[in-house]
Amino acid sequence: MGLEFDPIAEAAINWRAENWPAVDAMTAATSITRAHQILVGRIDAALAPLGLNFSRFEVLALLEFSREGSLPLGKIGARLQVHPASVTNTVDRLERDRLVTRTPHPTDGRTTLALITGEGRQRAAAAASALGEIEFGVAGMGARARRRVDDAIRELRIAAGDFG
Amino acid sequence: MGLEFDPIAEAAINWRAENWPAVDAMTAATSITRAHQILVGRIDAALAPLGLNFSRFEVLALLEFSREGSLPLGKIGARLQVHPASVTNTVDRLERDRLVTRTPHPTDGRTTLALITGEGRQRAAAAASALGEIEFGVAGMGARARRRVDDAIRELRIAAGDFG
DNA sequence: CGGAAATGCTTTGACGTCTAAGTATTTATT
DNA sequence: AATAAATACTTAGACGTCAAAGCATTTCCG
Repeated sequence: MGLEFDPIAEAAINWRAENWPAVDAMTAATSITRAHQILVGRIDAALAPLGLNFSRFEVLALLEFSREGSLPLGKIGARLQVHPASVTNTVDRLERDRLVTRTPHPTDGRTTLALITGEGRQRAAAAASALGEIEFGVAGMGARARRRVDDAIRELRIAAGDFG
Repeated sequence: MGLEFDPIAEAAINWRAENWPAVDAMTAATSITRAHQILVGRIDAALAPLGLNFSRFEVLALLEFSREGSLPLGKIGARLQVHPASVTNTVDRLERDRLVTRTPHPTDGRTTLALITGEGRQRAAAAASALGEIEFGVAGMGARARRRVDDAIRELRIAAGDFG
């Protein structure tokens, strides 16, 4: 199944041997890339029986948390940091499965609201439970490691202008 | 540009309010997902002028580090943890740009080798330099944070069976 | 030795994401 | 009030990834 050595540590050694720059940055970037890969695999596997993936679940959760159970598509994209076209696509699929419906904004004709349905709320709760059982894919990371990842990445998110 | 609050911290609050499980796991998973998003954006932007993306660069780097400048496609996939079909696709594009060529394996008729060309080596070096300049997208994370991310994610990678 | 199983790669199809362009509506400007 | 600019979403097209099926070659075993 796996390799006998750490492929990222191996890459760092090769990197140094070629005198290529920013070895520590490379390992951090590669680690995060691989972590994401592992997480997506585990999370999508857990959500597949529910007809969801992580993107669709994130939209449902956001709507579930909203006061009215609805949000403008643009606001969803801003929160989840995804492109408007991706939001359109995701909401299309959620709507096809009757987990949300599109409704017009009461005062702004340009805006479309995504409104979560009753079935959508049930599905969101089931998905949250399923994700809880697999610890959102981070099983194997201790509590301390999780906090450190959060803290370290917060630096990156602020530098990237996510908030603050 | 960004929001005024930390969207992940906000999600944690909402999560708790709904009594949804595994809040700390959720924040870790969401942080990693967002970090990956930031990295890919920065890295692909830095590599685009060179006609590369991160996947293609990773293949070139692997070949550059190899003893003979060539590797079986299957071995590339195992190292980079990507699907065989993705390796085929990536090597197709590298070959179209004359950065690698496919050659038959000397003894095993099933196996195809990807061999890096002279131009491929030059391009890899240029890309490594470009990535060094942007610190592989992790600019904003301090040295300590990078080490902590590496260490924390190593736990995850071992748990996922990557190596060891 | 010879057929079954395993291995290595490619092809096809589905899905997700992004960019760029297009349409509709609202806001700003003069 | 009329036009220009900005905003919100959708559509079309390109690319990347994966799963599943297909094809060729090699290895395993009775």
